[in-house]
Amino acid sequence: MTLDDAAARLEALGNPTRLSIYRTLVRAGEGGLSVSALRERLGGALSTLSHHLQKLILIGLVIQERQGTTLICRANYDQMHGLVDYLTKECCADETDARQGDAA
Amino acid sequence: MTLDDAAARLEALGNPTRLSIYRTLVRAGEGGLSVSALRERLGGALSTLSHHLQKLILIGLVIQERQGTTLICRANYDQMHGLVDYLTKECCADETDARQGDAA
DNA sequence: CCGATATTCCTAGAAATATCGGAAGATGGA
DNA sequence: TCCATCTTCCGATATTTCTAGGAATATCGG
Repeated sequence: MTLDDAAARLEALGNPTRLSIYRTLVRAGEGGLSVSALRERLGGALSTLSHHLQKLILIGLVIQERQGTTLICRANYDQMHGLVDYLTKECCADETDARQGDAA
Repeated sequence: MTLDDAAARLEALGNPTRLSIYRTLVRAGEGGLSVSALRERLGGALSTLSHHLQKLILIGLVIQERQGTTLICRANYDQMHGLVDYLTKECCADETDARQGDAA
């Protein structure tokens, strides 16, 4: 993962509304949630929710799956783990371990 | 840590320039870096760098310490660990463990 | 095909952000 | 005190983002 990728994920999660969406999705777990179910829990306009969802989907933090008329949204745990890994290993590694980078 | 706090940290780190600043600071480790040393490594205008630094400092991700004429900037590891903890425990906990929240 | 429901797309305005050049403030040395 | 150095603050502009209402699209049941 590049620095720009990490920044994009961070930025996507950096908006309170989107972080709420993501957290709600994570907690819903297994079955995921439809867009309207999400709105029932979070409030706000549907178009706004969709807009944020698109951002999360584009980046890969959220996955959508069609189920009849409704689209089920699910959190993509792998992406989050990748991000956390980047933060803890590549970026925030102890300086002793980070010498392979640009520490020059 | 509240959701808004986490979002604020995430947003601060979500800008590529700021993530670079933070990463450079982390890798500098021990001694930290002065603002001008930071600019030598990252380029760009000094005022822009200062602006981003202020954001990072305000949130607590970066700490400044006076050393004679120069101000040394250091990464605040604790804040980052706190953020990672939030992401992995409070936010991205498995649904089985997250029932104390708003899972209703 | 038609109607109903679910979701996204288009459009738009207000607000925030990123970036910069140059001036101003702070600190230390002669 | 005066100068040199380091850093932040001021003012400005272009870009992006957030929010939302309403139209358009997709899918299903009859």
